[in-house]
Amino acid sequence: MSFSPVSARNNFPEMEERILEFWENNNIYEKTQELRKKNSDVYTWLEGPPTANNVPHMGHGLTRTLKDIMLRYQTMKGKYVMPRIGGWDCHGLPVELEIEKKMGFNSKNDIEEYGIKEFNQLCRESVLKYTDDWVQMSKRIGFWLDLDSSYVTMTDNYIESVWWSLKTLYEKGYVYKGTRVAPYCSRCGTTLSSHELAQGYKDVTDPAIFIKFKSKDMDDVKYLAWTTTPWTLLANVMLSVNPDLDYVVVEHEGEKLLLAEGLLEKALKVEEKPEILQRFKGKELEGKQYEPIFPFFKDVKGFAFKVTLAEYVTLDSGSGVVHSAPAFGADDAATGNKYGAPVLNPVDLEGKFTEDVPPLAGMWVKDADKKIIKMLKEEGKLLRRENYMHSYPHCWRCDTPLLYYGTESWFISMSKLTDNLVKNNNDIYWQPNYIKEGRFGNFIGNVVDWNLSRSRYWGTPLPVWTCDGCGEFEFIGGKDELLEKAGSLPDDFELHRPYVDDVKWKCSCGGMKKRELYVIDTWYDSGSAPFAQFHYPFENKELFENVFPYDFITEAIDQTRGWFYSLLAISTALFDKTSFKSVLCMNHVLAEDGSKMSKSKGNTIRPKELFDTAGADATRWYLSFNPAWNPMRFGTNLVLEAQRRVINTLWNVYSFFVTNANVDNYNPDNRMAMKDRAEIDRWIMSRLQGLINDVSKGYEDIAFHSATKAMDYFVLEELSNWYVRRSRRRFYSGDMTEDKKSGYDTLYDVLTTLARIMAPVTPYLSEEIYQNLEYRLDNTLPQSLHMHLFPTANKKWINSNLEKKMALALAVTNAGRSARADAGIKARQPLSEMIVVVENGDKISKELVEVLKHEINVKKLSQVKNDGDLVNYRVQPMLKILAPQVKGEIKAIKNHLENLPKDEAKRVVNSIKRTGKVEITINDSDWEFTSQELLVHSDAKEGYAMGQNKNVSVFLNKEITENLKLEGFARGLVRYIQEMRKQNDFDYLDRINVYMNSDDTVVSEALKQFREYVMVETQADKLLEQDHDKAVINKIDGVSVRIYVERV
RNA sequence: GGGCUACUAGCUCAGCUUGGUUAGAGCGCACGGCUGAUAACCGUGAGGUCGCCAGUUCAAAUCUGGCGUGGCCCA
Repeated sequence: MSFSPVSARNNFPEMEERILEFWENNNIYEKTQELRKKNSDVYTWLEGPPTANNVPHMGHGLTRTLKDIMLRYQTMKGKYVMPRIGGWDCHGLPVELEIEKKMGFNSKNDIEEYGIKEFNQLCRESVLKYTDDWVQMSKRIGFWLDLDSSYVTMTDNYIESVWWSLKTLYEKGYVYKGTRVAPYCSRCGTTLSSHELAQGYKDVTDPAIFIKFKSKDMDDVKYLAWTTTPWTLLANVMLSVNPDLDYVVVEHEGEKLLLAEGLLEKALKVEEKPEILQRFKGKELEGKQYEPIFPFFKDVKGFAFKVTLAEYVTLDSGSGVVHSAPAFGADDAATGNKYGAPVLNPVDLEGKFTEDVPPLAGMWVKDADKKIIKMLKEEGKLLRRENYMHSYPHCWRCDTPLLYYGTESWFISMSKLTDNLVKNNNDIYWQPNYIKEGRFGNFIGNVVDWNLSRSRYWGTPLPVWTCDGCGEFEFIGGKDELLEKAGSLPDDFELHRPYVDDVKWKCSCGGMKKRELYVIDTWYDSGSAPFAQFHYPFENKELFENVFPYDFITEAIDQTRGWFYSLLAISTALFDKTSFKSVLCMNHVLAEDGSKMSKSKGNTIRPKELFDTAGADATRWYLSFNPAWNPMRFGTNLVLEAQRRVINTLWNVYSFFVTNANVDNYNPDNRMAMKDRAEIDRWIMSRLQGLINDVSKGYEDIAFHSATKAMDYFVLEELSNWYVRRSRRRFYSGDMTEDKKSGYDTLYDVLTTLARIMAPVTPYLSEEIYQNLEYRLDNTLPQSLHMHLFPTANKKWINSNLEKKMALALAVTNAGRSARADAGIKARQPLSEMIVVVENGDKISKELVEVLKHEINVKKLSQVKNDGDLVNYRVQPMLKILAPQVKGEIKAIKNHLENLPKDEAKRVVNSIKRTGKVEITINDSDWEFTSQELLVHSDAKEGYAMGQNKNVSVFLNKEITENLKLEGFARGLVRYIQEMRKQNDFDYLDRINVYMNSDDTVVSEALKQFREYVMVETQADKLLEQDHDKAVINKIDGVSVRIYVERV
């Protein structure tokens, strides 16, 4: 039984399609999972769900590749990867916006007129529109997972789990109703998304005023506050100070003012620090009371007109005391929510003051600034007015300055959980590490409460029912609970709007409990995936407890404040644990020129195009070759290069092995013991063990690029360029010698092991090699490579001594080549002798001597201890430079340098060559010379060419005897005939007849001695010294030869 | 405006943690060589203000600070 023939050329995309079919037809993935399931070791992983309302791009190709690499690796480590399913994120504003665009809707009104039920139906259809594209891409790139069982965030089961979690959080006291402040355009009557907001920042000049708030606790003391939005003063309910700053009371223009010590001079515009009357830490001021600056809301109940603490108060500008109006500032709202301050809002939706503030009623707020400042001045409450330039957001549509405008909203009080978030983050292994303390650590360290509710349609409904009579509300934690409250639910009921909106029941007060018409933030959906994908706790309790927290997740860096955060936030609030133990944070894929890939620029790459040209393996190779956390330039050419360079090279090695093994009827049974194998074979096996260790470490560290780079180096440099090149002649000889068997056994071991090592990155190529080299010979083996275990290094085969020796051989080869190049003698021209000197005296082994003789094409290779007789060292002073420096000494120096004893000359030359300087004692005085001042030569002895590399020097005997010349010419003939074979496209095993003739006698003389050699090398049956009418004239080594080659 | 991050040859990237030979590799380019694994391969060369400016140090691609440009996140 032999191997299936392997051509040196391969169509990788075709091969991959074939293997994909094999996997599918034989349910290889399912069988692999079944096999691992018996193992108790489980590796858990969680899919970060994409939204399939668009086609996948290359960035998704990257995430899917890296996920698959990890899961395949863990599977090969014997783990049962579970769950190994996809997930789809279904809800959210982007989905709604796309439908709005498609339907030509401009407002929420349009949607409600069209019908929420119908609108949501359109969303539902749109959100899975491109799942087929996603499934196709995932499959083709080789991502092994069960997409049919994917979790889907819009199912009733999923939503029910989310409801359960929300109710649980409420019961733990983490959910509350507060104020949410959003940028709002009063002209367009709409809030803006962060994306829209980012487009409209402009530098503008606003009034900045210092105002005085009279303290209620401290006689005559006034708080000096600062604001750039005077109109918000009407809604003031708090003054905020930084708890850690120093605050002082000073006398200024006959008044006692309280402000931050660090801003005294700036705020009061004084040169000298005034006398300090009193001093406080910010936190001592908490809860102190003051008189409202305007009378309109003076009777408001609750925590109003008091001093609050806020970290965001700084010494950058103002007075260190910040006026806060929760209705009109995000920070203010957060502080207000924390203290339970009332929200005063005297501004209508057109941005005009209401009748609550009679003197300003009907004025647009920004226009009212002047009048407000005038009022304050008249009442003696204004200290100073300045102009302040800052960047302020404007409406991108109409250029109106935006207002921050507060509306009622539901929150999760994440700020209470800051310490727990930080603690649980410590249990996570982040790759790269800097995200952990950096971007992510900073974010959770300063986390604000999570604004959960959205006034939208297509999302998980907020499960809160509030009484229209007494205002009492309750959370509903599941479908059964809802049924119990409502008595009955319609047949087509589902946990979406508008169905849930229609469910109402009587409150004990006589009013009606109605749902608050919000949906929740989609990030909460995906952050619930750890439990919601299992419909926990309604089902799968044990299963969930087994997999949680998950071993591994990986997504792109934009998920830092997205999914990575929502996962940690929800699991911390619910279970006080992280939901993932390790995370790989990828960066983005850029176009080949480093710019962003975008449809509008037309520089996107459809994954399928790559799969069809370079193949999935090459794509995976390239994607895993660079650190995942750096922005990655990506293009077809780069992937094609990876294919040519690595995938193709390995294929050539594989093809070389199979072609020769079949000729020799090689059988891999009963492979030789390692100790009996040839030196070069033991060397590559030693290197292979090292590779196993390096690659394993790369995967364990979640640094895939270091694994891929290690494989890259092994395949190209060690296996192809050194091992195969150095040992290929061993495979040509006629009989199956011990040495040849050793070579075949070794190449077989390397290829089959390498297939396993590379399988996580190149699952197709690895499978192909396995099928042909192993499964074809023994059908009792597992049906697929991917059912096998990842290799472990055999320590006994690691031989660092041998590796050192081989490094020496490489140095000798390079030195030999360099000597030939120096002497201008072709490698094809045999030479009689090479003498090697190794500085530290290391010996070249007998076997390697044979390899090196072939490689450098010499008849004899000898090693001597030192180069004493072989090389002349000469040192000369650069008179032009040195003479002016040493003046009269130059004669003595010149004389000394030119007559150095041999060993001393050698020391000087080597020292100059290596360090650029040398110290010499001349007539009892010490000199230091640099490479500029001395000219050094090292010349080989007459008749020899010298070459050096690392710590090796070699000397080639340049003499070309008549015999050597004829042999060189014979090799020239061989080379030419081989070239003809190739040009005529003869098969490797085709026999030929050769006709040649020449007017130069060298041809017949060469053939007299080397006819046999030429015929064997070129597989010629006949070699005739005669003309042929189709012969062409060619110059071979300068000799005109008429030559013709024909297939027998 | 703030945070994180990257910037090394024409292109893709190592090196930076822990400062110390002459800053490396692949691709591309030029020249030379090799020839049945061959649409490969080997050698030599050209190509670098290590983004810029300061600082620390005997010594900085490497450490520190500032600035610039790109990317991401946020306001």
